[in-house]
Amino acid sequence: MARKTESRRAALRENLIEIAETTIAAEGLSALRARDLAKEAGCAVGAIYNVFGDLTELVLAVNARTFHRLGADVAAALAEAPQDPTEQLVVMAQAYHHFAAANHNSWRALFDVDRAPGEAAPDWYLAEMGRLFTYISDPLKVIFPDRDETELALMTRALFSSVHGIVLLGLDEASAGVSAENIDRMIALVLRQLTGAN
Amino acid sequence: MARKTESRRAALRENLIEIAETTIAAEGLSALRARDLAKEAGCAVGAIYNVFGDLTELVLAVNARTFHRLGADVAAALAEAPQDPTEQLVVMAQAYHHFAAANHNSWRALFDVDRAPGEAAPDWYLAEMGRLFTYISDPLKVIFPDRDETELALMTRALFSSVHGIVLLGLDEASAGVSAENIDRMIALVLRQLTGAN
DNA sequence: TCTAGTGTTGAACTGCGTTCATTGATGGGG
DNA sequence: CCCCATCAATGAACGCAGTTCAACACTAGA
Repeated sequence: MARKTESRRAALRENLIEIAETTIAAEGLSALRARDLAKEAGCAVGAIYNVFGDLTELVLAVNARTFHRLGADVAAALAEAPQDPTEQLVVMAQAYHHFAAANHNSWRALFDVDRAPGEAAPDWYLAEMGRLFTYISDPLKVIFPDRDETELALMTRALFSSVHGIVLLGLDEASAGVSAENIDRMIALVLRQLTGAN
Repeated sequence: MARKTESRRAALRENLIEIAETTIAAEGLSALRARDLAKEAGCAVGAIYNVFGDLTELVLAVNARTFHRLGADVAAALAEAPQDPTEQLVVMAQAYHHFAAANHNSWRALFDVDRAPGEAAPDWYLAEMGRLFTYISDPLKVIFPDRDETELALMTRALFSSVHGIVLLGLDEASAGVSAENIDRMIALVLRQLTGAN
């Protein structure tokens, strides 16, 4: 019996994540509603709370998937990138940009979910973030072989944050967004300068 | 009579902005409640809607003040900065960082307010943003006298966005925040590299 | 003083996330 | 085959938001 309940709940869980993912992608995080979710999943509203503590937990599950896809895209871009470490950084950053642009609502949900204050980020988030940071610090090590670990960590973070900021503000249509082409230009500009390339 | 009503409303308006500003600064945007606001202001909830279309409009009024204070802080830092244009950029960016750190909730409210999709940013926002961009592009013109206007505009935006990203992720405690000192280091690192200084 | 017109009020409405008493299903034992 | 103890699913109800609007209060001119 325990088996049956468990698998039924697991199925519902997957189903709910799927539906929430679709909704968020299509209409944004703020369009997610418990009642709509239940209706689409063919279950009672209460059933959601048998599987997730609250809606935020469900959104976090969706975000885990989104972040994973993002990481995979960046990794794929890196795999096809040229050997030059600076170009690797540029290619990865532009992959980040393209993912954010192509999955705007889902990408925004990564940051718009209301995290409990004082609460640490979930493990999968830190893990995926660490992976991204590794992708960045590896080329940096080649470019700056003499810098120590601490400096490289700081550069890695600075670089990621810069690219994130450029994409974030560039995609923000409210402040008169920037064309995709110009966002890519800004990314290349910053990274080539930062790494001392031309 | 029209006079009297008008001035009464203007007073209420100021009062509400003041209270909302204090609440946001102390407890964050999400702690703002219409009923609490009315109670503190000694007016009916409906009175708020005689003065503002909705709560978002009130928050935007608070944000206008916050953004103005931010601009003033950056300008003050620039006024005391050395002549060297790169150092001017560093000093301004660190002023941006310090403002964000010292006014975390208010600064976050600048971006967390739910803007109607497809709606353009308010005029005061664009104006203040333009002022900040001027502070940045002026030193850039000195550093890169040969670049054309378009390139400078792109560099200006890239630079602002980068600093914003570094501050944003640096202050985000959920992803294991960065010390104020290290944020300043990252800012200096990025800006000095970007401008080709050492 | 009376009244027409305008401003103010706060109870009521809507819509949300969440809960929990009730209903329904399950499966081992008689 | 049936019974009932146990546990899961249900959805009406709750609390709490923002917002509205019919009723009330006030003011100014006649």
